[in-house]
Amino acid sequence: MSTPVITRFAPSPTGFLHIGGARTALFNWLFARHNGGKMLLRIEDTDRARSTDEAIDAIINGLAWLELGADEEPVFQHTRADRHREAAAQLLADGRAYRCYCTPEELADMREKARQEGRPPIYDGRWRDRPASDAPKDAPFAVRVKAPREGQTVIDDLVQGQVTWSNSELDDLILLRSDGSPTYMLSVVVDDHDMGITHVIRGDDHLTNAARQAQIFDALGWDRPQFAHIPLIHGPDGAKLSKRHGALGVEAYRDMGYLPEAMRNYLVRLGWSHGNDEVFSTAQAIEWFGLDAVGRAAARFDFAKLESVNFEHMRNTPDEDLLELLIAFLPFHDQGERMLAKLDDAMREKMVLAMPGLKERAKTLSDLVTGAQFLFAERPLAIDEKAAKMLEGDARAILADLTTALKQAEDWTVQSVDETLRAFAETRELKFGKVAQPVRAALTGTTASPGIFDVMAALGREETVARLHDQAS
RNA sequence: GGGCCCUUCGUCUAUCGGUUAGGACGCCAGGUUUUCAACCUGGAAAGAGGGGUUCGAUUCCCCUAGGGCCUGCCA
Repeated sequence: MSTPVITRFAPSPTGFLHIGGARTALFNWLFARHNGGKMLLRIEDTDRARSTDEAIDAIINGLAWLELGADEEPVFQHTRADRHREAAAQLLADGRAYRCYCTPEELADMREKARQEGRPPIYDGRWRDRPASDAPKDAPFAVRVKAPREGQTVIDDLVQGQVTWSNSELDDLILLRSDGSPTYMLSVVVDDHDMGITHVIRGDDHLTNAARQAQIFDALGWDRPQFAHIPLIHGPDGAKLSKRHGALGVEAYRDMGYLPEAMRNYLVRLGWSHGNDEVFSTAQAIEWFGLDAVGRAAARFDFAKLESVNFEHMRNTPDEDLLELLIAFLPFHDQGERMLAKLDDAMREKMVLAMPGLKERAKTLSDLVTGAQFLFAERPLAIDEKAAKMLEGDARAILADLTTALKQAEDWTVQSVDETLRAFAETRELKFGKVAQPVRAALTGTTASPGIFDVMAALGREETVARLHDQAS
């Protein structure tokens, strides 16, 4: 038995859970599931000033909506500061770290000068080997790691392959700030070690950090985890994801009516593939997922494809289940409250009946809500202008006659209505469409709506006839 | 500026030296139809450019161009 896989998702709570973060979480979750391991959640809130409770809620709620919850309680990084300091103290005691008395101004000057002279703006290690006696009395100091100066640092990344840095390009990172607080670089290493993380799967914006963290792992004498740096998601224009395009919080996608399973499906296909498989279940994703099939190029976010994937998942969902999904979605929709109030058993039954017709015309749950409006509309229907126009003159007469015809129909089924309508159109030498248009408008109060027979079936005989009658008179 | 990463249809991608370079979304054109949708059929559409290596490169190597990330006492 090899060691169990433990992955982690480690966002910093400074904003919402964006789509890129969600995908990182998904990859971690899938990898853990595939290997029978666990995914942990660590909130990287060491920057106390920028971390907010709202952001923490957004992350946890976002993951919950996507059904990518962690397998254990979240770890809050700031609560572990003492442990981080302890690690730094040990490094100091071992001579693997040192006190640096440089002031921020001094460092800024150093960087500026280096830049002007065309050298890489890295710390020159001026306090690295100075004796303690040189230290100014009672001056604040930062603790820096003694990074190797010769040779190179090599990462065997599970996605990026072998990546090498010359150590001359990596400087002595600060572990502890002059106020004694641990930095991100130290905290990550200590936490990943203490949490037993075996695989660090994160965005490739952390690739360079991996080298520096590897040095800290080495200095501490700890085994490095396996690294896997996955490509970032870009906006439709190829530029970094910003608020302008796809960089919405996941709750925005929930509010637009996307199914969690469809989101997972779409997101995992961004940068990962399994042959020509496009639409698949989460169970299949777990079965198939592997880091070896993750690509290295950034992918662009494409709403059209997301919609298509969502459509496929809705279509594959049994009507009763889809209704439950729809009901769960209602609280996030404008019309939700109103619809929820009317949602009794009879209404549920109608909705299930209408679902086959509704779902093949809907790309999102939101479309489903729009399509289902006719079921909830108050009578008399307030019909829109286009529909009203259609009902002028002949249309009104057609409806009146049709209503009479339908009233007389013996056993009223979808099939018998079909026959009645068809016969009706034939008798008047009208194309079916000519008849269907006003009927549809009369039944739904709008021109943009689901198939006519689906509507009739959903409304039931009495109401259908009554609505047609309303509009005809 | 420096380091690192990336580059197949508009987009997501398949291909693990030999294919008419495949699929999906989108798009276009037909068809079916009982409106709209759905559905069916067909079509246009790609290896950034240049050098190598090789009998043979989309595939391996180098250069160029373009894009991205990092370069903080932020995470």
